Amino acid sequence: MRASDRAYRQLREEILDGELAPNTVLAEVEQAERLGVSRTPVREAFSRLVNDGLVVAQTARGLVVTELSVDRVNQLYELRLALEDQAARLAALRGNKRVFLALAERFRAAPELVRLGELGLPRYYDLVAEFDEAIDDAVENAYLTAALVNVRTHLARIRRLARHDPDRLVEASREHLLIVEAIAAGDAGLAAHATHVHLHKSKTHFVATVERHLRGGQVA
Amino acid sequence: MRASDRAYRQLREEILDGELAPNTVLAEVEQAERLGVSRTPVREAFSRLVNDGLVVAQTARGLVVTELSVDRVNQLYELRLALEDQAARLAALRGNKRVFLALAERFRAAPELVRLGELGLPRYYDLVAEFDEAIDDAVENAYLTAALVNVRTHLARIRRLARHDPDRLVEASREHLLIVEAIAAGDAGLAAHATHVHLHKSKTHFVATVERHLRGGQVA
DNA sequence: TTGGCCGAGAATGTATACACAGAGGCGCCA
DNA sequence: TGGCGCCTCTGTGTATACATTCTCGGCCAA
Repeated sequence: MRASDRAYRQLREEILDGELAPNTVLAEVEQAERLGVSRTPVREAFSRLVNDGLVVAQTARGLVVTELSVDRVNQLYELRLALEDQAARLAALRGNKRVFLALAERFRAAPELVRLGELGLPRYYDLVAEFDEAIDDAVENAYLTAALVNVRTHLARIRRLARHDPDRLVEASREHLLIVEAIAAGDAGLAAHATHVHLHKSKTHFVATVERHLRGGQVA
Repeated sequence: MRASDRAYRQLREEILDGELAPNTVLAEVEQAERLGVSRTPVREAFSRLVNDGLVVAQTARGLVVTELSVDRVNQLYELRLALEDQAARLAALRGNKRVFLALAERFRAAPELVRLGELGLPRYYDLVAEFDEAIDDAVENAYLTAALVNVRTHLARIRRLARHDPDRLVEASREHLLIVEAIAAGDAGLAAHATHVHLHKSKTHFVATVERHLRGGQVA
């Protein structure tokens, strides 16, 4: 793998995990030494992180890790809502019904996974990832998918900040089930509305937990 | 200005204008010599173009200018629809009414600008740009705005490919007027629906003209 | 005491040398 | 004569040296 890819992945992972806290200053030389590569691949990695929106130019000279805030979460969800509503609608129109029927079957079993705790949770998250993939495949729209991928990046950061709440996950799996069934049935309207409802609940949950974290935890 | 910025702007402009035709191979050394800078800023510019979606990695080795096609235009509009519906809705909820009332006044006069031809058209396009800015300001959502900016980049490319059709522009100005009035009135539903209608007509127009261009003009 | 200017230092911006990998062409062998 | 393999050559990936610019601190003057 290329050095610039490794640098990008590691920095990205550290930001998502919070090891590189918001407002941390990223300097080329410093990070190059820490990651054991030269400045060139680090510059490339920085550029990609800026494009992801995980890092911003604070002054003319100096990049910092972007902040997370309740306000930002709300903004992200305004975008996410627009994109996923549309994606669900298009998936219902174009998707392979069998793929989504199979997903429905697995979402029905998902509460069991959540109940398994540590053992089942990775499988639950895999399922959600497969759901996202199935949507992307179904919509066949490079622009829309690219926008969704970017949203998911920020979402991953929020997810890791919030604790896993089993009750919420069980509820979410039921919401996913409805969405998947609507897509399998080719009901674009229902798919969009079910997505809307799901995202509303998801947002409410995250806003509450993120608020708690930001107050209690690190100083933002 | 930095050399990398100049390289980026020039390459971007050339791609949007079609001087760098779709499928043109972009090589670092070649472009560096042509633009009179070293490979480093060219690499940075390439990276930004890839992120814009104006350029893609074809093989492991070699970037090419992305193609335009009717299919791509349709995809772009699926994304644009999702984003602008939401933006219009949020603008209606949050926007400064006076700003949009002022825009309404100017859109009422816009058909005159179109009729002026060469003299008025730049002013017409300025007005549309100010409309976009007003929306961005009103929604106060960095994520949504960033996504819209990206869409507008691709849209600019399509616009330059399609000829200016005075009839369509007059019609579009009436559609803009309705959107702006809905936002000024704080009617989120109407703003979203009016936007939807506008984009549908806009898409229909572009699909027709782009199709004609791609058939008659350059080989895609 | 405060404000502004100047200089030192450090960090980024750019150029370039070198390393490496992939593609294409040429030659050899079957 | 055609196909396979090696070699060369071109172009990207990385490192590093040099240029440039911004920042911060100190000093001087009002």
